[in-house]
Amino acid sequence: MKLKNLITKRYKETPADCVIASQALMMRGGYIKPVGNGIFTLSPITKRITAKIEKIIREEMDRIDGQEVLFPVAMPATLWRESGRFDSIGSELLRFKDRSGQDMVLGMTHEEAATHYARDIADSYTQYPFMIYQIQTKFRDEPRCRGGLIRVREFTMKDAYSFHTTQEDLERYYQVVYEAYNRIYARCGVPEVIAVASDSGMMGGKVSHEYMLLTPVGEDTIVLCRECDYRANMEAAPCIAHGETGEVAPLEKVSTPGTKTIETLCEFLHIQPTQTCKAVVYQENLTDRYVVAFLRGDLDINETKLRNYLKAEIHPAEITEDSALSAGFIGPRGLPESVRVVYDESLRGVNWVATGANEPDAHYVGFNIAREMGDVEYVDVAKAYDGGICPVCGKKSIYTSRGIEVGNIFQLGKKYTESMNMTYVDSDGTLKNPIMGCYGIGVGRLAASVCEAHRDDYGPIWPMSIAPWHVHICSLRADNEEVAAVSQKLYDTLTQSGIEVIWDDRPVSAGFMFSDADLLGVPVRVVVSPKGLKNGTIEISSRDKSLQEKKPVEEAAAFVTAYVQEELKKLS
RNA sequence: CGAGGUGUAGCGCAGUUUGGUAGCGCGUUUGGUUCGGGACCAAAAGGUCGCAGGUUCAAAUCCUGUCACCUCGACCA
Repeated sequence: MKLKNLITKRYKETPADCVIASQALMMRGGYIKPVGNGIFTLSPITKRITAKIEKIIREEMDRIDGQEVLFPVAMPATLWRESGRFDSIGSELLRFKDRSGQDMVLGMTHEEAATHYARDIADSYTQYPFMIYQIQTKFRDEPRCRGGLIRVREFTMKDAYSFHTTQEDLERYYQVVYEAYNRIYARCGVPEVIAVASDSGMMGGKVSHEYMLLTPVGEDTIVLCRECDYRANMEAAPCIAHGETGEVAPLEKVSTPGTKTIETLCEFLHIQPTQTCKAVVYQENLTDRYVVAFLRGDLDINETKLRNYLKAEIHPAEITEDSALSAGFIGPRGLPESVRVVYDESLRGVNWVATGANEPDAHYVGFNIAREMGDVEYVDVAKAYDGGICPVCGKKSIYTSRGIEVGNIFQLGKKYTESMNMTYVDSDGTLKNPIMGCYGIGVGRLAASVCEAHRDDYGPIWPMSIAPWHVHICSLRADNEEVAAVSQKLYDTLTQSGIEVIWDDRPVSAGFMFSDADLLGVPVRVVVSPKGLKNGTIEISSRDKSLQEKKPVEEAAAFVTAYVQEELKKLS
């Protein structure tokens, strides 16, 4: 199409509120328009980009046997009460009442809807496994939006849900999705996106990964190891531990349900996050239970005292303010009503669980320290830091980076199928709850992240696979008859070859035209000008400057077509 | 939720201290001259100064309240 017909506008000046480069470029280029806090209209340019991202996602989801569905955006609260999340989730979940006074919610994720749909259908083990997915609007009433499309309240998301009869099958499929995700990011032109172990937070479940685009403007801190492939979200890597002797207890799992960030933990313990605190782990005599205590670094306490404070089950009556404080059980919420310290076999780690007086639900404040079973050990616990010890390989090779989360995958387990009573008849005739996995990708955030990763001072540099157009024709002096004729022919030829072309034939100065082209970020630029035509040539360059050629007029179309197809092939 | 900041034309801003005609640049419209990195000249359109109340002869400006937005935290698939 002609650029003059494109109903967007480009701006020389950056809006005052912009905080990161991609946001500034997307505002200046007319990609997005804010409507409210964290709510945006996507322009035709952005819609073309996200449509291509969605197409890639669809192809990859279909390739791993996903079946596309469409869940409702607005749902009755009854559905969310079944899973318990109507009450357990905070105000990110937008609740409202319909005309008859019934509680409703806007979908922020669709485990309930997926389970609701599947539970009446998949009643035999023969129907498993299967995966259903959708690409749809989500609404989360985020307390703080940021960075244009990076963090918003309303957004488009691909969310997928798989159902399995065994944990092994879930783990097998989890790996399949893991690889599909890597293909999706590679095809969108950001192969640098990496998967990191993450905290599963409110989703429940045990194993999860986040796909991170490493960039200084990211919202998450990622912990990585130079020596091995250990990498995790800081939230899931609170227990980078080293013993007083310098020995390290390997951390085989770094994620656990209800894990809190080290900051939260430290806040709970009244210590500074940078201050080392001491965790003491021991096995009770003749039992298989392990006990862990987190101690403030300035506390001096011996094991006998500790055993008095901590028993596998501590009853409220046994807790005095002194003992709780010493043991780190007392926090902003006051004395807990009960504290249980448990060794979780499946995690090979230790959790302690406190139920607070002011908390309606169990309040998890522990984290696991995976370690060899056996002797009493003392380990220091600190926030992961540059130069710290890697919990996997044990070398002092930890470094951190910031990252934008562009996707995530979870092994959910039976949280939803149990609470929502989804069952199937197994081969032995018994009734069982299926095991779930869920997998998300934020489409708009991915588009913005690609912009953040691939740009220069003048605009985005869109990868060919998701670029709004493949080729941008700049007709300098379109009032020149020959320029007009050659441009028209080139446009027609390319378009007929299936190339998507944006054609700028406006009577504006060259600089103005090039600046607009830079902001549109189309990967191939073709300049038709009187100067070039005098020599019988057309200029062809790539947005990233790796290609800069002059081609005879009659060869230009074929050259451009071949180049575009070559680039598309690289990203297919 | 805590701390700080900002609301004046589509965008960027000045004007508020010390109350007195609503301003500038970009953009937009029209005409003309230009033409390879955001050209120039001339003319024009566009504003309940976030909203409400108050003080005053007079409020963008002072007072009170309120709303919205932004930044940093807290929080968060």
